[in-house]
Amino acid sequence: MDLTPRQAEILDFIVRHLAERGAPPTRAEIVTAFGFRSPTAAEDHLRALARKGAIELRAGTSRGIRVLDAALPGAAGEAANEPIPDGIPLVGRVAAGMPMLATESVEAHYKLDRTLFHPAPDFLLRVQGWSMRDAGILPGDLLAVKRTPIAENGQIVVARIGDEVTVKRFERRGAIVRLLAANPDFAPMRIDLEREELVIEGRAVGLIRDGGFSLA
Amino acid sequence: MDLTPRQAEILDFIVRHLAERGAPPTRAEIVTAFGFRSPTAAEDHLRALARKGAIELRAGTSRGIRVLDAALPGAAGEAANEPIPDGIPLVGRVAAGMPMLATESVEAHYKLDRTLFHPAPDFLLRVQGWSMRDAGILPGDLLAVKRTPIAENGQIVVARIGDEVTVKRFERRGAIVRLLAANPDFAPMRIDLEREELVIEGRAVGLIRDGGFSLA
DNA sequence: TTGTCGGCTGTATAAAAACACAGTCTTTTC
DNA sequence: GAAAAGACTGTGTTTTTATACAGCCGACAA
Repeated sequence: MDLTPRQAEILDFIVRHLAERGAPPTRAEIVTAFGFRSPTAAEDHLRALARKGAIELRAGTSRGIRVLDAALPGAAGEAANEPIPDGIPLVGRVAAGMPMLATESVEAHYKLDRTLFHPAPDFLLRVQGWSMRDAGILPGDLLAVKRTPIAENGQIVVARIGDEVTVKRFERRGAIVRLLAANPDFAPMRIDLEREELVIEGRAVGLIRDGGFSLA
Repeated sequence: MDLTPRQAEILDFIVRHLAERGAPPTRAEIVTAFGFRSPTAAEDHLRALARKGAIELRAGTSRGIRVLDAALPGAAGEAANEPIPDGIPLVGRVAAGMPMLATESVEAHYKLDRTLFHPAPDFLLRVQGWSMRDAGILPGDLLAVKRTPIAENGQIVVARIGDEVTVKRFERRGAIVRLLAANPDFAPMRIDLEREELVIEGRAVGLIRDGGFSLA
């Protein structure tokens, strides 16, 4: 990584700011903290830190600075040698027409033990709504998804119909696909493959839930 | 503190946002996450949370939301800065009288991103049986557990009664504790603390499921 | 019945913040 | 000895973001 002393100071300030005030600093805050006279000084430092992998910058986002684990004190030895995969991406809102793993829609990366899921997932997707309740898939859960365009009957898939991404149980009979919810309150979706387009984005291979045990 | 369910959802979202993206959300981000049509909805919720002491708002500051420790589950707060252990142990068969984390009963270690669960869990436990079905906890799931001897009403706990380890929703009224299943087929367990011994091993803070989406 | 609270919609607007462009002056590094 | 990196100054412009104002509706308490 190899930061210059000045860059280390800036990074240190960001980490302290985060701990003390609960959010990363803005360019302006860096400017006043260091007595700069131009926002570009802060901007340049941030770019340098991002380039060196100490932080991640989110374009167009206020306080869009993310301190990467590798930069945190206590980070294990220099990762320079080992090609550590940088984790499984959490895919956020998926824009119309955009491929699922477009970088713009990746909200975070999680380092997960690969042996946890079988097969290894390609991305995580946050579940919205109660439609898969009876399959133990609740809103807020992260669904681990293996990318694959093929699905077999009975599998839980991530499908896309036009702009809408949905998680459902897959069932195909000839040219008619039915996407079944695991909740009697939701009607099955019926897609005629000869008329409508259905894209299978992948298959659910696992699930992660953080807390959220508030509801029965 | 006493938040309404909706307020708790908002707070939960803020905490998750903070963990996933490294900064608190803006009003606009809350709006899109919850599907509101007006920024005021988010504003009002933030004001309510601030009034109730769950968060602190910094006027005129973007993402000026600070989650107060008192609001964090387990109030463990510093989870993000803890040294990385060599993984979270998966506790297997628990022998009678043995402490939960006895090395003999540890079956595996999984390396997990610490920002995935709040607070950070101390061990994983394989769920047996369908008694928590309606809470989205299915047999075979790995329950992430934070060790703590205290539980609050409504929380899902890992409890031990004699030799038996069980996962249930906790409810205490005076000296009477009821352990409630999330499945009408299972009767609540009733424990009189003055007569029987009940050990709370910890609180459920998350869940991991590998595949197992075979049942509806 | 008249509040007050919770949970919203809808419209504005001022301030905060990101970030581009154009330079200057060192210090490294090839 | 020239190019590249580092550490800045100075001046905008465009988005984001916070937040005010004016309501609506249902629940619940005095």
